[in-house]
Amino acid sequence: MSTSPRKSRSSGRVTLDDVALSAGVSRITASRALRGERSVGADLVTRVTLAANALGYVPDPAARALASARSHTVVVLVPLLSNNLFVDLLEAVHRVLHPLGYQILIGVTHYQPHEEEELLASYLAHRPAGLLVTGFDRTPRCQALIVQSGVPCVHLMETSRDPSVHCVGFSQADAGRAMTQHLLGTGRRRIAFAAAQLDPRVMQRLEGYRRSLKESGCHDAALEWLSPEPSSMALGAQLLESGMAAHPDVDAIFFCNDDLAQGGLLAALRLGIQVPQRLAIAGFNDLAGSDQMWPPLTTVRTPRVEIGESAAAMLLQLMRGESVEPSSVDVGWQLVLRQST
Amino acid sequence: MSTSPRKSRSSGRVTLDDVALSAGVSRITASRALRGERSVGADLVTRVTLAANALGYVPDPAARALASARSHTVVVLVPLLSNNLFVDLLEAVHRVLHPLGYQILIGVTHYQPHEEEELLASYLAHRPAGLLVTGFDRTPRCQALIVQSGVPCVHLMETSRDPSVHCVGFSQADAGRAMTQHLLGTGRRRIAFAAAQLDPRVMQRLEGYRRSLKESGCHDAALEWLSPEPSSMALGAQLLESGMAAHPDVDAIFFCNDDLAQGGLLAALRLGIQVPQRLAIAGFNDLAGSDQMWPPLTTVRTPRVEIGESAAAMLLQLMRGESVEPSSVDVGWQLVLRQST
DNA sequence: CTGAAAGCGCTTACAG
DNA sequence: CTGAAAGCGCTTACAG
Repeated sequence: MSTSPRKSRSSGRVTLDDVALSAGVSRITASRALRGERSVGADLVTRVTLAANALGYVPDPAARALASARSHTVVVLVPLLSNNLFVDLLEAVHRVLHPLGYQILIGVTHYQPHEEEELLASYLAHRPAGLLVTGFDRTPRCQALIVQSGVPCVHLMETSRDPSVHCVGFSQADAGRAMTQHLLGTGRRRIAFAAAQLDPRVMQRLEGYRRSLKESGCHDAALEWLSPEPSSMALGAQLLESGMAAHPDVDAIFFCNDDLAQGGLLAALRLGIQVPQRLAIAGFNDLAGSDQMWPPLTTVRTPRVEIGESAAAMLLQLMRGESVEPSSVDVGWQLVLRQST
Repeated sequence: MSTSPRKSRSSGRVTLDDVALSAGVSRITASRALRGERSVGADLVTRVTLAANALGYVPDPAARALASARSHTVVVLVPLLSNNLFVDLLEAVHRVLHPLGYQILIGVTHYQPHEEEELLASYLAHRPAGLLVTGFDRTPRCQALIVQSGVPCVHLMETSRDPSVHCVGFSQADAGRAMTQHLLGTGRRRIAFAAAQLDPRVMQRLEGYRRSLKESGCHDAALEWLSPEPSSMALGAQLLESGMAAHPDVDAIFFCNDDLAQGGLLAALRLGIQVPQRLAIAGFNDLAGSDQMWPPLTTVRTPRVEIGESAAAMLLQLMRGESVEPSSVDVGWQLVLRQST
């Protein structure tokens, strides 16, 4: 049982031929044994596996992808890495898919449709086994790329009634509405909505806020404080400061994301504005640190771990060619009432 | 000039042959033209480029990697994505490498040596063009994998005097020492060091802290509050609370990371401990929000954007086969004195 | 259950 | 400056 390569290769790489030779089988049998195809004798499987381990064989993903026209890569497209929300999502996806031999290829779109297009085009060239993308808002060309590729795709963070798309998320609008109702329920009437980035999901939360306030006759467009800039604690502070200066009668601010809300909370502290007595402050997402604020921040807990896990599981089914029912999964959300409201 | 494929392929994919046929050149010439090899006539280059664009040709990375025995992938190994430090690093690396046609493959090690080993083994199979790893602390097997692979590698975050390794970073110990000196300089004598995770770089900061306090005769091992748990605001609060309960005379806490320090700051607020009058609080890294704290947090600004950019630039040279001088780049750090000390 | 042939889509020498 | 041949390391039908 020689362990020397059949013929000297330029690269020192251990190939399938080396394993096959060492195990005394053909290359194809070695390939099948290693991939766990059932049509191989049990004794051969162990012999091949042993040989592969002894030689330190690692299959070449490029060769594999080229020959089989598919890879074990799952592409995940998220807007940002600087929002922990998406990091949690990625970790959850990784936790499900990695043990099954999938590699996660992370693409960051920065909320830029053209960046998403470019990433998608270049990643699709890798023949990914599956695709996970954030939300539904993308260019027609992006949409077309996904559909034409034929790569199974699950959409994250939102839900849909279109049975032809697969998604795991929750109703951003409902959550936005519920938080506003909560503020109304505690007697607030001058409720501002302070938002940054203004991505589709933020706008859906705004929609929920609007609906709620219009229903109760409290809506005032002047209290929608919208900034297209990236979300940050500093921006939250700024929005609170300028907003309160222009509208001193505001008695609650619903920030579209916790980092804004945390910044707002600290700005209130700095400015000597009593929270929640004088001003209620609410956030969204229940990010790290929101429970550590003083006062602790009321917010909406969004189940991104569950989204990541469910989406990965759904993608797994699709990649196996199974049909998935239902195609849209709503994992819900949860009001977390702390002391800032 | 027909645009139909030379022969029907099972995959609908547009291949180099299609482009070559459409441009009326051989496949090799098309390949060379597209890759910008200079040995191709200018007119042919434009003809090929036009044909490629018209057909929507995207090179197959798998075929490319297999044929050339190398890819345009750069693997970056970071401990965590939940620390913004590493996100900043990744963004900077991406900003330099992406425009040059490199894909960034992110690996998250969770500070686990065996996870790093596994990631490295599987990523190395992709024949990456380059490797970026965090720090120097890894298993011998990991080390060996890197060296044997022959893939150019740059180490992030730390510096080294070993001329055979390439790295971009700064002296964590010096920075730790400088912050401690600052605290001593403002009259503090009972200075605690509160740390989490206890990764190599945290321990280097601790070392700097120790050196400084020993020199001034103020060192007290009981004031080293070390927790192996992951860093978080909640843990920072906990460390402050338990530490101050056990050692009420402590007049300064140097947290090894800003999230801990932010948590500590908020805990002090909650407990009614005056900062900085009664207790000085310092952090490390100058993470998002530290300038928004109340009082704003004194910390050490670590130039991760510069580290990412310089490391990417250095890796680029190595990937081109150029030698790099010096092999260790110290980008320094900066004391940021705010109102918490 | 096992194997010989062909091919995935490129690029690397080697010629001219 | 351009091209025909060979091959990268696998897997997919197709046979037996």
